[in-house]
Amino acid sequence: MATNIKYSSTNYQNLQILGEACDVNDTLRSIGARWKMQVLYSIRQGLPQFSKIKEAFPSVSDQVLGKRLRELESDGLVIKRVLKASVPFQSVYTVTEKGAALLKIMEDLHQWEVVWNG
Amino acid sequence: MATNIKYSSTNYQNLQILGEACDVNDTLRSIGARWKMQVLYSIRQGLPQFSKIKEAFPSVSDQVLGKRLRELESDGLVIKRVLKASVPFQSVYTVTEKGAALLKIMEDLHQWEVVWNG
DNA sequence: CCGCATCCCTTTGGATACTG
DNA sequence: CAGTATCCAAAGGGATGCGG
Repeated sequence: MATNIKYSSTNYQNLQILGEACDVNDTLRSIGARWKMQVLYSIRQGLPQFSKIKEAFPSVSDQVLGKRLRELESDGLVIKRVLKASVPFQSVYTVTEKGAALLKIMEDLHQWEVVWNG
Repeated sequence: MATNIKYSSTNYQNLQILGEACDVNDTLRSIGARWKMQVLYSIRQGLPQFSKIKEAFPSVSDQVLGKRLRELESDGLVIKRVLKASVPFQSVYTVTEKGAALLKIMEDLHQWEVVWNG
């Protein structure tokens, strides 16, 4: 898990690494895509199907939801399994360890909001 | 500090809070704006002036840098002080506690990248 | 030195309609 | 049921030029 990573004695070195890499911005822009973390969260919470997620977020369009699911899969945050190849079939998404670790950080971010933005 | 928040016995409740609030997306979109976290980071690392930040990131335009600094200020992540009212004058930015707490989460996110994306 | 105004190009994401 | 294709409107951000 990411939270088990050993830090140096101070945060300074990590900030240096952060500054050198400068790749958090790319990640932020990726996971900041509309509905993306909500979709990841809802899969985690037991809504593993396209239609179930749509129920949870009625205002997301089919197209965008499909795009987010494809992104989440190619990011390695979820795994997609097709249960039946016939019509109508069923797809089921499950959150990976990587995805769960990211959701943990999203919890931290949410707590940061609660603390600092009320 | 955000990390001192008491969690319930399981993460489930926090995920529920996260799901109910669904506001991480807004935050992600805000802090995911181009250059924004890099600028916050560089202020923290001792580049508190407009021109110094420009040196660190030559490819950012004046307009966007100015916009990011205004956003960071209105978000409460930095504080701006004008040292001289005459021409030419000098502005100095400093990171707030709120901003520092956010940078801590950015470190976690960076570590997540290192662990899961190599 | 520290920005803002304007213009314009690129990206994002919603609406509608259609398939295996 | 689970998507894809196409079109289009809105927002983001770079280039250039100007102001206190």
